[in-house]
Amino acid sequence: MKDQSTEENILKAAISVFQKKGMAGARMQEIADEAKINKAMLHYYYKSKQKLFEAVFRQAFEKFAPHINQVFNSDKSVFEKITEFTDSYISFVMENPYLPNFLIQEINNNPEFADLFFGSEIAPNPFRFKKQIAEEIEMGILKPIDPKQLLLNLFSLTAFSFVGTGLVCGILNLDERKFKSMMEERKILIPELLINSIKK
Amino acid sequence: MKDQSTEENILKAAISVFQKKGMAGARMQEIADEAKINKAMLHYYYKSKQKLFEAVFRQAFEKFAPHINQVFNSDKSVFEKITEFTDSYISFVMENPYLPNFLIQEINNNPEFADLFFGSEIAPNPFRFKKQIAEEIEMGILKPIDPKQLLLNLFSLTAFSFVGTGLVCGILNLDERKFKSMMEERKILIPELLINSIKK
DNA sequence: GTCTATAGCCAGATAGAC
DNA sequence: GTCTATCTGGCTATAGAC
Repeated sequence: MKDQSTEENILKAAISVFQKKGMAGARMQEIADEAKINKAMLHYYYKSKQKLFEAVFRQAFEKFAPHINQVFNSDKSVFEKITEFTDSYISFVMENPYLPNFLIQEINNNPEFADLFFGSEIAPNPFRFKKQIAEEIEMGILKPIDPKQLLLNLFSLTAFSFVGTGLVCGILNLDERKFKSMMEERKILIPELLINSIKK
Repeated sequence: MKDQSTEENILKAAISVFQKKGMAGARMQEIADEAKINKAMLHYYYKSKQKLFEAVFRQAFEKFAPHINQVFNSDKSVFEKITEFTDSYISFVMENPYLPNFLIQEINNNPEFADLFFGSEIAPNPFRFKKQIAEEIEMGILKPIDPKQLLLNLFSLTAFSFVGTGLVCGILNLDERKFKSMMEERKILIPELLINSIKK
């Protein structure tokens, strides 16, 4: 936790502030305060707010992509993938609650910038998953379904609660404790719901 | 479309800009340009950026709440509610694609401000819906389910695609045309999925 | 009610001492 | 590498003419 280089300290503080406030809402001074260093150091190490933001975005994208790739590229069955993704994704996001929303907002705000990442090697590629679905339909394990709709259902059910936490808790009258216990329940409920809907 | 009062023009422009950029990212100059009037007029009519934002937020909340209340307070059966909400909500959001995300972001950023709305009369109240679920379980129409999890599933499945459009289209490789046609399909798929999972 | 001009502030960025 | 002091630009807001 200590003995980190200043550069690592800055990045860590920047992650915290940018993920909560977004590019437009974040302040360099706040990042400096969080890192307990002088504001000038941010520019010494990262040149500009934009460059620092890009480092944070890259880090967030790289942390997030493996969860998707686990679904797209592992050798597990579709049922196993759904179960394991749900569990590991919800656990992951409970530890990093601002990450999905940060990615979503900044991708929406800078589509051209985001395309840089979707074009790269670390970007998730649904090709193998589509093939797997086709095979399992062929084998009579799955009903004939659209793989993209299945993925969209899976992502929606797991991610939305964390992106819209405030609205969800407001409408459903949830405090933090109830919210968390519902998320734990969802680790079971979501795979059940999805698997039942696609198994032949 | 024309002959609107300046005040209406301003609000309309402010809605457009605030919903796309959020409070932190919006610029008074951009709102003035969009309304094709002088920047000083914004302050003449709405005093400050904050006040103008609040007018936009209120408008958005009031436009959104009836969709939720339709589920919470109408006399339809649970199955009908699911079907009708999905259809009307997706149609509504295709016409107002920035609205759900705007509400979500600003509620996340100003929880205390949002509580003002969740405490008010126009705020959706899940009380009747919970009672209805209990009754339909009692009658043997529904499996024993948690009404809050059902609502969360319904909101997640319908709203997430519009909140995370950029991320979703990036991961699933969708252009605008494909995205829209998937949303049309979802008007059927979502009620099917949810109703099958809860009917006894 | 509508405009021009500008005040005043705040945030990002840099110069320069140490 | 780290700090203090300061520049610069941009944005909200207002004063005041018409």
